[in-house]
Amino acid sequence: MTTATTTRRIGVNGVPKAATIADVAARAGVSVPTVSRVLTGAARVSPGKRELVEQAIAELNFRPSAAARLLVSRRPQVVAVIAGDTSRYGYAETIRGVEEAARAEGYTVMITVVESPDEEEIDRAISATLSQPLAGVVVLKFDPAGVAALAHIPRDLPVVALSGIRDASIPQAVLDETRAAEEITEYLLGLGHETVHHVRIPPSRREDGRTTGWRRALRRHGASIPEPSDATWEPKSGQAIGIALAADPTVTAVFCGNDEIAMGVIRGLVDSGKRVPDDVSVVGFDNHPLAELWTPPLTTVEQDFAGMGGRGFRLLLDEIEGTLGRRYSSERPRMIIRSSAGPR
Amino acid sequence: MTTATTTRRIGVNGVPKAATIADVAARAGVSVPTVSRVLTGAARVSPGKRELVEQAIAELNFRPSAAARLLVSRRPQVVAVIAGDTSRYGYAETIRGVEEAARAEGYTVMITVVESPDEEEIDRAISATLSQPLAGVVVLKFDPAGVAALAHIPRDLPVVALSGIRDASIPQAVLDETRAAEEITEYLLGLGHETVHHVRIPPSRREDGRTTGWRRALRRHGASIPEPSDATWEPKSGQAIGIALAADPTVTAVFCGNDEIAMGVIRGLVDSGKRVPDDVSVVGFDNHPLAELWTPPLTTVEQDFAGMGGRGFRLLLDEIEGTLGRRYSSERPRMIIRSSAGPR
DNA sequence: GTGAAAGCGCTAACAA
DNA sequence: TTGTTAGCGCTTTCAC
Repeated sequence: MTTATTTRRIGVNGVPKAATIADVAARAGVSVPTVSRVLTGAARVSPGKRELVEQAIAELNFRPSAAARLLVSRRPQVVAVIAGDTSRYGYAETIRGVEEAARAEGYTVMITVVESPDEEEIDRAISATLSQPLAGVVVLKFDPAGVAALAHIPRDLPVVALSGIRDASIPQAVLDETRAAEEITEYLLGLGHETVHHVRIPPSRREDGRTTGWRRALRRHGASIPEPSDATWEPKSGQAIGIALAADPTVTAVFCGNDEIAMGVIRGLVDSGKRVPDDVSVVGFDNHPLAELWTPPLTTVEQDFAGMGGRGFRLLLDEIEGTLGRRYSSERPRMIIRSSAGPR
Repeated sequence: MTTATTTRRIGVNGVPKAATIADVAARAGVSVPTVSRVLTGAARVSPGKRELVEQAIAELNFRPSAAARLLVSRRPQVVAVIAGDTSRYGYAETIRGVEEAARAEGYTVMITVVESPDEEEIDRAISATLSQPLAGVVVLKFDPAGVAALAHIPRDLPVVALSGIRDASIPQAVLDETRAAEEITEYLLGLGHETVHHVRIPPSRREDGRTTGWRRALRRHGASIPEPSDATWEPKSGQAIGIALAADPTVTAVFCGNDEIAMGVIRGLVDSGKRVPDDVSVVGFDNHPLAELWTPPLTTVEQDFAGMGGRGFRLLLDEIEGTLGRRYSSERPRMIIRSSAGPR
């Protein structure tokens, strides 16, 4: 009879070795499969033995080996999210939405950031992730890196893309930015502005939906189409653009690629002596949490990034489980009128 | 002799079954370990066989089973990050720092959010993560949920905590907020303000370092210690507090728990007809990316969250690899003087 | 209800 | 350099 001490198994180099299911079985005086049964609840075990097993588990501080389980049951409960960034508002919220939906279904989320669309860089970043046991992958294709990453996912792994514009044939959750950009541009035109200038954020491909929608609205209304300015992701880059825009008297309305850039643009405009919206109207995109607190409060387009993340995960889950489901989910962002835009 | 067609193995229910190392070996006409050798590069293989193996791998579209590898080589390359939130500035940046450092070392990051300090909630959130093969865990203990989560990590798993104040005996990377809060409060006092009011963000425990530092500075200077106001994480909650503060004529300087709250407070103050900094000085904490673009540009304390994340990961890596290293890393945030605070 | 035996897909040890 | 033999720690038949 073994004594009831909680001696740990000692590994080769003195490192305590984790208890295995066999140790538990031995201590409880039952067979290995019986321990497995109480662990998984797959089959019934008599109350007496169950009790013994549970006690042994507690005494040995036993935790089943995830790797062994995975090998035999082959149902990874992890999805990888591949993104070009994690901390910017849109990305962070999207990831939050994926994580929340995943957690609700018992899945865990793995994050991989691909910083550049460079092939080698992508390979390095992604291979570490793809060598994990994965149930599926969510790709945020808001930028070139994300788009490029998509091509590197093995075709036998369930995948879903999240973006602002529909394109490929893979399952996708989108936030229809094109329509929304069209709407807000038309709103500005309706206010009496002859045309609307545009400051774009780094596009994911040749042209983003935000820019396309803006262009489309101007064209439909027969307005002239000014050359867009290019901002980086840094809000500060908007400031320099605002200063430049202030020097151009034809600028009376500006549609910015996102709220943070709009804030920078307003700062630059105001620094140059312009009043917003009296002299120049400025609108943003995304409805950043600080948009309503800005001076003046920003007219913008609300984007439910977290919602898109959740829809994306659910699409992925359908693929993983082989459920017949929709392979596409789109939502139309809605305009929020505050006071950074006014009549000409 | 087998034909060179790329027939897929068919599983029980018609689902294509992934190729195994044995399939590759058979197709290449070599033994299983030889395939393993070219896969891992652990031992030399003759160019001829290597070529055959590589060809077979390509033809079969073979990817090694992560689960099997994990089981036998027992070196998980994944660290879990447990956080109370993922999208707020400080959290998002910290996670970004962990991810970046991890990626550089070939590790992948898993995210788990614990929304409340409720025991059951934590258990559910965490157990999915802990049942994965993990090399270690990084806990962000910026809030009660994070603090509570720490208690649920098995003691045999390497852990590191990230926070704004030193406490426990586990390895920890911190941003010394107490000292920084003291410094910025003193700065305000030095400007001639009789005392400094304080708006705090939800604390991780009884009292945060930011509040402690503020209190300490006031005490040392013999200033009266006003009752702090409590904000939520929402910037907008600062607005209501700003309005309340505007009604109190003794308020001439306000130290806010973070920049987003400071922005809300300023908005509320301005809405109530106060000028910042002429009537009331307001300072924040964190140096949020929008702080310098705010009206007026915010005086604040720069916190290198990403840096802390990186330091934390490296501490964890030392534990994982059993390297003798420091178990504690602290950094002093530095004050950034802009124009939201001025003389009394 | 329970145990014996088989096997998941890979790497590590050992011979040859 | 290469193949044979053993496992890794679990779950899953299949008898009893």
